[in-house]
Amino acid sequence: MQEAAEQLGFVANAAARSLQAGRTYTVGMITTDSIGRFSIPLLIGAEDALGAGQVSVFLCDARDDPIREQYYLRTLLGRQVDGIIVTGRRTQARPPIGRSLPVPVVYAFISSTDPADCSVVPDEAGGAVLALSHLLASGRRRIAHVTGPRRHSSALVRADATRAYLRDHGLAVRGRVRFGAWTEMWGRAAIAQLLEAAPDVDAVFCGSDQIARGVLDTLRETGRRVPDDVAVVGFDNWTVMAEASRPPLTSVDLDIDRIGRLAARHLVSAIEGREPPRHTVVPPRLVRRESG
Amino acid sequence: MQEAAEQLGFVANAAARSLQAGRTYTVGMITTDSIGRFSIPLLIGAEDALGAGQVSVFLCDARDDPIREQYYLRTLLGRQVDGIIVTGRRTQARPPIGRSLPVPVVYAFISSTDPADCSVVPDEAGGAVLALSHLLASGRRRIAHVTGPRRHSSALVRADATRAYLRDHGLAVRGRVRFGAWTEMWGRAAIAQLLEAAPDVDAVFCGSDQIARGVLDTLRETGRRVPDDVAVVGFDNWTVMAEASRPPLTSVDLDIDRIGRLAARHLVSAIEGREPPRHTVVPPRLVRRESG
DNA sequence: ATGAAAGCGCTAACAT
DNA sequence: ATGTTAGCGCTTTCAT
Repeated sequence: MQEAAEQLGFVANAAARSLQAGRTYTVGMITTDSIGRFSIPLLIGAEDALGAGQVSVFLCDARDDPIREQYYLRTLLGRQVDGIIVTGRRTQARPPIGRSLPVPVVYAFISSTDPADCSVVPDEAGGAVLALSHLLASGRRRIAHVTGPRRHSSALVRADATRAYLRDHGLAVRGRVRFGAWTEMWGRAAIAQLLEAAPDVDAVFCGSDQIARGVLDTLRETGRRVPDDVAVVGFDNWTVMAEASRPPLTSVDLDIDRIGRLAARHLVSAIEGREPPRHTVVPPRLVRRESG
Repeated sequence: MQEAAEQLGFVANAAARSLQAGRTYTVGMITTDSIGRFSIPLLIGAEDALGAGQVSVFLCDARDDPIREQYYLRTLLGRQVDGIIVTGRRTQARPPIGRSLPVPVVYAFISSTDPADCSVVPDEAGGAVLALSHLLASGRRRIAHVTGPRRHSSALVRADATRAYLRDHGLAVRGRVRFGAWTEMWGRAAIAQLLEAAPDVDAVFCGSDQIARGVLDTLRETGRRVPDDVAVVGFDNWTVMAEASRPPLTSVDLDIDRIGRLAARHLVSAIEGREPPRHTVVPPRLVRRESG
């Protein structure tokens, strides 16, 4: 009989089922920052972990607007989602999205300022260490660092880790850490300045792949061979950028898919009444290409 | 009283409401191709049009797998979505996702092979015309075309439109249309070949911004001034690419946000029992920067 | 005006 | 094994 029903294309009404089960097999995902390069792998990771269609995901783009965010939160709660994943582009800790909510919340990529909240974050400092140890292992000693705006926590964390790691190895950042923007244009400008200030630089660790791309272009155009004269390592492993670079860019991959999968898995744990780990740090990987 | 309830953070149970209303104020979005640069603006446009939180969107990534797609379709129907938006990266027409479904379906960006289905698509041929008329207006006459794989409908449509438009103006594509890949590397290779075959080329219309970027780089490196010697126009207006180019890239924008908004609006029309237009073609825009 | 009751479609518990 | 029923939380209708 059930088979017959299936054959006829019958699908049970989820609203009725939810009503009586008190569970909707639905989760909400709120991205505080506008959806993009980071939210999508997260969503895919989450979908995977949630069992491909067993659990559906409401994706909400709060566009960095707290009012929208609260509105979406209400909507999601009204829809009786079983849990919520909060994410965003900035990795800096953010205030919790709500207090004593009726459903579990997991912060993915970003973390909450409340240490009691569950969050899954990338290891940005570890990413810097990975890049630098690779550069040291290949014999580089005069290493510069070009990165994004000083006010971005990501830039600061990566820069601090860079300084600390080099200091621990008896080295200093060549030139000085150059904060600017997450753009190719800044990469080009920064390396030009740097070649003035410290022409003997033999490696540049960049805070993003876009910056690295700018650095790479200017190095090539000023006659430096990469990686022979100067090695370059990027950050994010944004494939379209890294693969189109000349030479293809070695880059730190924060493994965002995995962050998404873990966040989803922890959310399911919490939904089912277990206690997921409060704070998970996902180790980065170095993707080696030809730039260093 | 109702105000008091609001104050206390009460939110009505949507499952119960849906059960009795027979409507969930929920729509599904199935991307057949993996989610990305195209689905997100679509989602944002759709969210906007659906009234920011009035209607929530289930986003499903079918990853180009028909089995997954059918599975998601069943799931969405089970969840009693009021309607479904189907989208994907390829603009080529695709078989309908289902026959005589209980809810309306709108195809966005892609279209259905069934002419009775409602679809909202970009005007790719019009985009080519826009680019070429701009080049002609600025005095170019020896115009080349470099684009993606011949098997991609987008490449073919744009190339055909290019040939036709030039022919109508008494011109031919300089060299010949060069099909390849949607990559910078192909752009670099193609323009190198082209400069051999037709060194007097004075404009290159490219099938994507990535290709255009490769073309731009090689032109600059072989001593051509852009746009003085050769003008370059891209396609997609992918901001990170277009703005990082040297010089910044003039590009055709297919206005995907608008496609998303229209698709959502048509879906709402259909849900409310009206008859949305069967086939909507959204006009492209040319975003002028400095490359031509 | 306010209040009571029926019913949306399902599942789980119960009765046959 | 099969069938019947209560109730999930809301809205709508009807009665007070």
